[in-house]
Formats: sequence, C-alpha cells, structure tokens
Amino acid sequence: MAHVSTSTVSRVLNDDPKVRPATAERVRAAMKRLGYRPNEIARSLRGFPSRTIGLIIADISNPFYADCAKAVEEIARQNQYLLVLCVSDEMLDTEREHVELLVQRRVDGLLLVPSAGDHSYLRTITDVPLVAFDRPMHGETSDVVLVQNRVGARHITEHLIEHGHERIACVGDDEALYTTQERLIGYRAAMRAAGLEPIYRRGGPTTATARATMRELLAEPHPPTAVFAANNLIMVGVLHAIDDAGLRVPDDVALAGFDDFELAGLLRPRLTVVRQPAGLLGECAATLLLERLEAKRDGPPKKKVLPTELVIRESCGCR
Amino acid sequence: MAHVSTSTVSRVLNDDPKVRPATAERVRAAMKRLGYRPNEIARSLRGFPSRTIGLIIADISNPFYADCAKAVEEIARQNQYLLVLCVSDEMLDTEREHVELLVQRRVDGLLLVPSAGDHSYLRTITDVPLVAFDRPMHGETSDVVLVQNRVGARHITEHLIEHGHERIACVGDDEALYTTQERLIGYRAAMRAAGLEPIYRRGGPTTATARATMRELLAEPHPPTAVFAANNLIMVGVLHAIDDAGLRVPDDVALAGFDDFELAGLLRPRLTVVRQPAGLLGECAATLLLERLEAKRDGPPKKKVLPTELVIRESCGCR
DNA sequence: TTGTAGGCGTTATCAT
DNA sequence: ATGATAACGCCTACAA
Repeated sequence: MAHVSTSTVSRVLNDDPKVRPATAERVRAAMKRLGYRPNEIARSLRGFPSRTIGLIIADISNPFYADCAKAVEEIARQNQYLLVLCVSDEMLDTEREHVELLVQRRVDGLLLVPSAGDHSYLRTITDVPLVAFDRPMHGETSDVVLVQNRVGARHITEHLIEHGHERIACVGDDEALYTTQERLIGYRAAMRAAGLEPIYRRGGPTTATARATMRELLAEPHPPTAVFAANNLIMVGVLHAIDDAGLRVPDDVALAGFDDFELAGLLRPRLTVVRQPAGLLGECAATLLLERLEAKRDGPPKKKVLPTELVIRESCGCR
Repeated sequence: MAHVSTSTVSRVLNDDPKVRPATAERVRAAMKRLGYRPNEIARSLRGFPSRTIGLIIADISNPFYADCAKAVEEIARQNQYLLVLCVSDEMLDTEREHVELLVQRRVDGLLLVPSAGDHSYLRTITDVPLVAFDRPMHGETSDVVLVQNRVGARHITEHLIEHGHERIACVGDDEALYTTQERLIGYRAAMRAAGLEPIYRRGGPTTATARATMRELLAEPHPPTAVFAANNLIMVGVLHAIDDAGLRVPDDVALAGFDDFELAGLLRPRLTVVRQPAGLLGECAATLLLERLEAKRDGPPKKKVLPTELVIRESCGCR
C-alpha cells in the first residue's frame, strides 16, 4: 500500500534514520489506514526476548499475595515487562503445569511462590531465571526472598507470655507450608524458653477451617487464654470463632497474628500483629529477577531475608 | 538426535496416530534428553490463537478487583487460557498503552475495567473481542457486565432514611467514574423522593483522601447524622475519620456502604452494605469473552446487569 | 510411515 | 535510501 518492501516497513518501525522522511510518512500513513500493528510474537520468534515475566502465586484474593502481585506488576511495568499471572491454589501439579506453559511461551523469567512439595521438576528448565519468594523451594535452589518468620513469631509469642499467659495456642495453616513451619518453630522456641507447653492446632487452609479449629479449641476442657494466629487468614477465622462463642478479646482470649492487614487497626480491639512487608517482598523478588534478565547479575543464587516488625495494638492485652 | 525430520517431531508433538510407536518413542526420548519444549510462540505465529487473554483492572490490591481477577483467572484456567494481568491505576493513558501492548502480543481477547474518559481509541482495534466490566466504556460500545448501582444505592439510602435521618451525606469516589455517578444518582433519587437535601462530598481516590474528606465533613457546623460511603475504600476512610473524631457508629453517625468485604461483618458495629457479586462479575465477563473466542457467539454487543443485595447489619442503626 | 518444501511476520545481511 | 533474501520454530500440504 505504501509501495515499499517489508524491509523498509521494518526500518520505519524501528526508527531507522536512513529512511527518507517522505517514505516513512507514506508507510506510517498506510499503517494507520490499515490498522496495522507489528506482531510482537513474530518479533520474539526471531530470538528477541518476549519481555514477559510469569508470576505464580497461591491465591490472588489473599491481600498478602495481592500486595505482592501489585508490587511485582509495578516493577514489571516500569521496566516494560508484561506480567502473566497464574494461580497455583497451593497445588504442586497446578504450579508445574503453569511453569510448563509459561516456559513454552518463552517468558523471560519466572517469579514463584512455591507450593509445598518437591521442586526437582524444575531441574529440566535451565535457561529461564526463576526467583522464589515468600518460601524457598524444596529440592532445588534459586534466588529467594523471605521474611523473618521465626524471629517474628518468637517475638510476638514472647509478648503474649509477658502478658502473663501460660496456655498460649498457635493456630497455624497447613504444616506442609514453609511459613507455617518456621512460625511454629519461633512460637515453640518462645514457649519452651519460658517453660511453657506449646499447643498447636492446624487451622488452615481457609478462614472457614480456621474458624472450626478455633471453635473446637475453645470447647476443650482447658482452652487457651491466648492465641497466636499464624497468618492473616487464620486470624480472621479465629476472630470469627471467638465472636461465635460470645467471648471477648483480650479479656477472655488474648490474640496476636502474623501478617498485618488494612483493617487490623480498625477492628476492636485493634489487632496486634507481626507485620511483614508484602510489597517489598514482591519488589525485591522482581528486582532480583530483573537483575538476571538484564544480565546485571550472574552466578550463584542469592537469598534475601526481609525484616518483620511487631505492631503492638490492643488484642494482646496492651492498653 | 532421533534421526527423524522436523515433520515427524511435529507429528509426535501433536499425537499424530501415524507415527510408528518406536519412532515416537525415540523422538520423545530425545526431547527429554534435550530438555526440548515446543515453542508456543512459533505455533501462534502460524496463525493459531495464542490462548492468552489480557485483563486490565484498576487496582489489584482493592479486594473487589482482586475477587474479579480471581474469578477471571479460574475461568481462564479452566479453558486453558493464560492471563496477562495489567493495572491501569485509573489512568486512561496507561490503559491505552496496555491495550496496545496486548494487541501487539496477539492476545485472543481483552477484559477491561475502563478508566474514565473517551475510549474511541479502541476503534482501531477491530479483530480482538473485548468485554468491559464494572463500568461501560465512553464513546465505544462492547459487551459489558455491570451491577445494579443505582438501585443498590437508592435502596440503602432509603434504609438510612427509614431510620429517621435527615442529614445523610454521600461520600463518593472520583465523580468521573461511572460507578460513582450511578450510585450518586441512586442516592439523590432516594433523598429527593423523601424531600431531603442531598449532601455530596468527593472522598476518593484513596482511603486516605476519604478519611480527610470525612474529617472535614464532621467539622462542619451541621455534620451529617448518617453517611453513605460509595465504595469499600471510601468506607474504610470514613470509618477511620469517625474513629479519629472519637465518634461512635451508629449513635453519632450511622453508616452504610457500597460493596461488601470480608471483615465488614467482624467490625463493630457490623457494617451495613450493598453487596455486589465481584466474583460473578469477573466470571460473567470472562464467559462472555470466551463465547466470542470459541465462536459460540457473534453479532451485537451484549449487556448484562447483575443484581446487588442489601446486607443489613448494624452500622445503619439496626438491632 | 516418513521426508521435503513452503509460509506465518519480523529483522539482519547483503546487494543495489 | 531501498529491496531481495534468509532465518527464527512450527505446521501442513504434498511427495515418496
């Protein structure tokens, strides 16, 4: 339509200075008229990076992961990468299928919240950089970004102990999850150091199951006087159960949780929690990946551990 | 490596029955050994659909959109589509850039929460189906999925009126947003019908701005005795401001909001809201898009309006 | 049952 | 300053 060869069109597309302005104009006009858009797919076929990164998280409607995803998306956009979002739902098989699909689509890199289980399947994918975050992988190493789970859990448990509680239960998510394990370790360390007996109950994987678990816990002969909820989801379930039982926080049951959330400070009493920097987590993971993609970094896996922070409000018994 | 031509490899890849099993085995073995993975990009170059859909939302860390996205992701996965997630941040330019990128990557279809402003730029993209949801587009038609914004807002305002309030303010998001406009219309209709004077204040775009707006509102000579918060974000900001002022809900200020959220029933008092089916919204939008993609449907744009539901709890003054 | 030869849309190389 | 051509990895006639 512009009476030029494809080569010239390509040059116009790439702002090659040695196309005569008049020609370029003709080409551009034709493009507009035809609604022509360069085919990015064909471009990456030629060996160009796809400028796409894959993100696999467990659950997008969990605000913690939503915040991670938001940060990742921002970094991606700033660097002109597109983000393919996949949800594993904590299933290793689903995760693997997603990884497979993403690699076949030639994403340039992968960001992953690894599901529980053996990740040696990743050994076959060698040429696409991968950064794990929130949890490390089992059976495979990679760049990884974590938070101080043990320390956070230990400190907040110690805080409950300082309030004079002796029967402090920990309601956790699935024990197969790294974060549950680590927080449990921190909790147990604090309890043991104080000469107290740890009481652990599995509350996950959902708010509903946590609610049921907490209901049962409260129905026991000697219910705990304080509870450490090992994540935001569990915390909400525990809150529901306490509410169902007509009990009050912190007088009947004191409460502390892992992971802060928007409304934690609006609930009455205000919730005492360990805050983990969700946004920073995603940001660091994305940055680590981009370093590899832009070839700014090479070599051995890097591990980054972000600090957690105690947010003492009222549910623990303070104030 | 398997001593066969690329055609045979291709046939093995596509489970062509007329490859000798022994040959197929040899090929598969070679694939495994080489860590070979079919290049999905090359495949779509040949004119095959990319089995990818683009999703553009305003803000992933708003639980409402997170729930929409979750539903979309589920539908996509069930139909073996991959999802490219983009965030517009309510900026039309950002949205347009995303659309452009997605079209260049040859996504099969587009799911869009349109930003405020003129969408006639979409006129140039004709061959990729698009479904708008949460809001319709301005200056362009398309399949669209909405909720009953006016009716919901009117009903909940009427409910506040039934509680005997006369100075009922509406704190809304940006007036440029369709949902704000519609909810405002519903609110005004209810007020006018009761012979009351509407009081509108812009609270958006963030929780922080809503908090400030509400603070100012409470500092006025004749502050409202009830407030209708036009979305979840605004609601939280309003709650903060009331808290800051040391006021109590519903005695000092009655409250009702648009959009339910997980903790609305755990806050004290429990929040009265208009519930909109976020998951269903995403699901319907995705389904509408898939109908077009799978060529089950063709022809004129379809509009779907989902019902909202009053969830009367306590912040309005009930109980 | 398998191989050969295009062609998808782009870019790079080499001519002109 | 522009065009012809090969190549990226795949699929699909068509040929053998």
